[in-house]
Amino acid sequence: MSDTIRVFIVDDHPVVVEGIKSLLQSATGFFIAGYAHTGAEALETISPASTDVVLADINLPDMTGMDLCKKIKSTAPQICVLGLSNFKERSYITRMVDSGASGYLLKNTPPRQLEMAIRMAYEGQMYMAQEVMQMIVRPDATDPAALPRMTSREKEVLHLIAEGMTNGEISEKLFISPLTVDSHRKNLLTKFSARNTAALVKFAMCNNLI
Amino acid sequence: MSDTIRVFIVDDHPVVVEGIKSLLQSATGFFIAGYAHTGAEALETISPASTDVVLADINLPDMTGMDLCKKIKSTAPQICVLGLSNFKERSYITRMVDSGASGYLLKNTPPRQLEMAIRMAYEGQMYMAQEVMQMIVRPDATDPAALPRMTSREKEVLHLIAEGMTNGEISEKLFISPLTVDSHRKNLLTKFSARNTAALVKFAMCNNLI
DNA sequence: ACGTATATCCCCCAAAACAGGGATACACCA
DNA sequence: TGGTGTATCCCTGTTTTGGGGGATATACGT
Repeated sequence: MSDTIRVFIVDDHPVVVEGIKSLLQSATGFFIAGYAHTGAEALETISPASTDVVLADINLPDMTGMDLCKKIKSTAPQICVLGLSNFKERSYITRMVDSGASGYLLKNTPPRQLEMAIRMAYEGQMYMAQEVMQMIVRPDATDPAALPRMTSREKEVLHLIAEGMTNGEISEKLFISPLTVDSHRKNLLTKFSARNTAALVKFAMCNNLI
Repeated sequence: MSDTIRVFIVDDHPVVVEGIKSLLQSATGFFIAGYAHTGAEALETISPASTDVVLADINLPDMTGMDLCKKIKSTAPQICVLGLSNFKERSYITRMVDSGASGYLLKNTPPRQLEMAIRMAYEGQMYMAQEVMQMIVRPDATDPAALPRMTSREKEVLHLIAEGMTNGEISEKLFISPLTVDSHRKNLLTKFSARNTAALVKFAMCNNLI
């Protein structure tokens, strides 16, 4: 915690850049390594030898934050990248993580948490705002209490359905009649108010039932 | 960061409890508020007025870590709970987050990161080990580069299929022939090597394509 | 100008799923 | 003991999907 962390800021809004700069300068342990307003500018300006953490806006004029992140990680994997955005859309977040980012910040993050997030990234760990996390874990946010409960047999059948197996194949695997499997399938469709198997699988995936 | 954080440990392995105790005692800013070996013991012993953060093992003898977490949060929502486990199974993690936990630690977490996680929880934020995060975001870890790319029309059709719509319904919605929808469907099945629609939807969900 | 990709539409036929019943056996709990 | 839930199996249909083709038009880049 005694190291000074060198931070580079990429955002096309000068206000945001200024805001973060002054925040970090008033805290201890941070050094502003530089800033850029576009992805291309960032890639030219960032010096791997004197940068620890990059704060990158998701929506840059010339490329996405994910692209920038990938490029940075490919040339300088030791640099940690934090995504920065106003939006908490699932696809943004997951794509940032896929691109190797160390976390995802909302722009209204309180100063203390911004500092924590940067320190976490520097330590090689991941930061996620609580609200962001909730969204990742449960995309469509059905009330867990409202979820119908499945019997163990139904769970088993549901898993195999999602694997792409037909009633016949499942029946062989479980040593029961295809008609029985069909009954379970119908019960599942009814329980989850799903119109067909596709909707059933989607709902189950969304709610971590598979 | 100057506050002393009062930590309560719940784990049925005395070794783990001792390990964490000595780790936190040698660091600054932590106070061991107590410990318990079972969920019931924890619920009796924890004093909401003198506990900030609870470290709870996922596999307790008498209840799951999720149940314990829910019970703690229902009586004392200001207490932050961190899940603790050897396993990084997706369902464990998501259920902990659903239960209101502030993070998920693996037992082999380095001391520094344990401290960070507790501080993060205390600040009301969330901790996730990087490896844990990767698993949450992309359950079946298909190489992103290996993912077939869809045309925009295919994406559209895929979404509607996952909503539970039939070829006929989709065709009406998109003002095209059902036969065309069927072509797109077949192309999707081929591209993703899916045996049927169920497998297609599952794969797409796993890879954040929906 | 030519190939490639996309989107569109068509055919036939088999396989699977869906809808709507009904029935039996077993366990568990009040 | 009688009800409830689960798991099992069966029937008669219709609808939808899946497998294997082929065809046309448009757009886009080389």
